[in-house]
Amino acid sequence: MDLIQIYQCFCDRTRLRILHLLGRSPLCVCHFQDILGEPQVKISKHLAYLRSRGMVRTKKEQNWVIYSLPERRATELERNLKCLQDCVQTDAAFKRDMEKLSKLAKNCCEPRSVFRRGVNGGRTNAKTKSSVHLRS
Amino acid sequence: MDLIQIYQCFCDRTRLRILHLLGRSPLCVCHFQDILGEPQVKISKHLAYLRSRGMVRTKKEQNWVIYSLPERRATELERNLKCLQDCVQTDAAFKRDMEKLSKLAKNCCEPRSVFRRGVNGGRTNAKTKSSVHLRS
DNA sequence: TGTTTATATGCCTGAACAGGTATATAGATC
DNA sequence: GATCTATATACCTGTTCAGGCATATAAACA
Repeated sequence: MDLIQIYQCFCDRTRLRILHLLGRSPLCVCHFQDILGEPQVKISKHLAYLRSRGMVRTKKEQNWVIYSLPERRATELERNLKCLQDCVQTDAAFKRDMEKLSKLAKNCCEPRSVFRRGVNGGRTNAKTKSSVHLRS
Repeated sequence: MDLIQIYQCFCDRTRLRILHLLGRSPLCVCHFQDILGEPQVKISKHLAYLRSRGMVRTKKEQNWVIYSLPERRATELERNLKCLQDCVQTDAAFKRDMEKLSKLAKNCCEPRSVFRRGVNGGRTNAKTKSSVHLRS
């Protein structure tokens, strides 16, 4: 809840990209892997860092762990993430993250594996309970 | 100029207080000592940290080194310092910093030593060129 | 039961860094 | 020239942490 801790969470590029994405939509670890293109360990550790500081919360759904911004954080983060949004308009990596996120949202509402295995070709096979809905 | 570097500068309490104060007025090291109540080394090191990242700039005036926010930084910092302002409304230390700054501005426009030595009792002795003007 | 998938964690190494003590520098003053 | 003032810096110690590798766990599945 410390102001400093918020900035500590912000002062790593990967974490910043993660929070940036979470500002738009809850996501599971494999989404971050796809979008950020970073190894699983790295992402998992940064998520653990963020979670240990109450910056993100988790919800288990089927196989997947869905990360999101907690309500309590939402308000205080909102302002800062908004700043981030502005700062980030000119930054290639962040823009690319968002593009990838949009594509994920369009092509498939489920974790990577389902999509990758090509089960049913793509957007069908809606085990609606298990799917992770992106806010488009 | 990296976004991350800005947050790195923000993620130490002393630095945050320094920037908070500089958002209001250029100050010299001894002002920070008075206001923050931290040892000179500590402050000097954090100022060096900030300067090495282009977050503050310095100007030598007589004996004193005046720190301020550079123009280039002003815009991008403005937004974040504004966030800080909001976050900080509820934080005792930051409020106290501002109160002390106000008092300094009222009682004496010159570095501590002059005031401390009690030369001429206070607000007189205006070697106007050398005095550090606070924006009130 | 053995395997795959999704995710987390332990251990290691190197870098950054906070804070402290002591000291350096440079200008002003005595 | 000695001293004081304002500020900076070198060195030391302990901590945090990023990133990598290997491995653990737990659920689903073959």
